[in-house]
Amino acid sequence: MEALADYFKVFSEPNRLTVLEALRSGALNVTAVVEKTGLSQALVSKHLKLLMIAGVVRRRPEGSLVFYEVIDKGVFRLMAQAEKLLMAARRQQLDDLAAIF
Amino acid sequence: MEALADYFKVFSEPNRLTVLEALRSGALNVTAVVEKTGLSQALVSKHLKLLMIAGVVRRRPEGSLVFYEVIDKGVFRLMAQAEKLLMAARRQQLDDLAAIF
DNA sequence: TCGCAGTATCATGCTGTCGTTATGCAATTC
DNA sequence: GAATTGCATAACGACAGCATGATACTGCGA
Repeated sequence: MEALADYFKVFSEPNRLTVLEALRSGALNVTAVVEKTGLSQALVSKHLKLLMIAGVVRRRPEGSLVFYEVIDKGVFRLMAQAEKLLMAARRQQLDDLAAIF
Repeated sequence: MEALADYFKVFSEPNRLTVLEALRSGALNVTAVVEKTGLSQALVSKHLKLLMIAGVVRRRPEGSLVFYEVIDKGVFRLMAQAEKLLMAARRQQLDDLAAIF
């Protein structure tokens, strides 16, 4: 339970999801992620490190650049499924509200 | 991105997952959840409230008791998929480690 | 109606995490 | 080898979320 919660925690941060999203279409170096997301360089570095520790992302130095890429694109399926559940939950809540009137 | 992160946050807490797990087999009242999980009553109440606000759980007062139940069991599929990804990530990390030697 | 069992909430202390700024370090270029 | 670029990390302040203990609320039975 503990480990699973920690794994979910990886995806529980908006900026981290933004970073992940930036990597959806393939590997990018840090600066590219910074430009694509608009986040500060330090912040991007930290989130990428966390994603690496979590085993979500792979680090690949290439010359003076460092590329990161998503290891298992299944994480995007996880995100999609969560989004689906989220929207269903919202719909349900609206229905509940409507049932009051 | 923000909303999705908040949704993931719901599942990023061990005790909250424990509460959810307690409800896997069906509706329970608060005290039953307390007994099943070993968590304090105040804590269970708060987590259940959060789960309700998130639209994961439904609240149903019945006499002097209050029953809670999971609205969409799809959340358990989400958890299962996350667990699968988690284990795959771990395996990958071990492989990476082994590749060093 | 009094008391009790079940549930919710409040106030508080604490810990963890986030973001920023500044700095360190490594590889490249000149 | 000095300067520059790309990335990582440290230190710090701010804030959010968790757990606890105490207390309030609610409906039911005696």
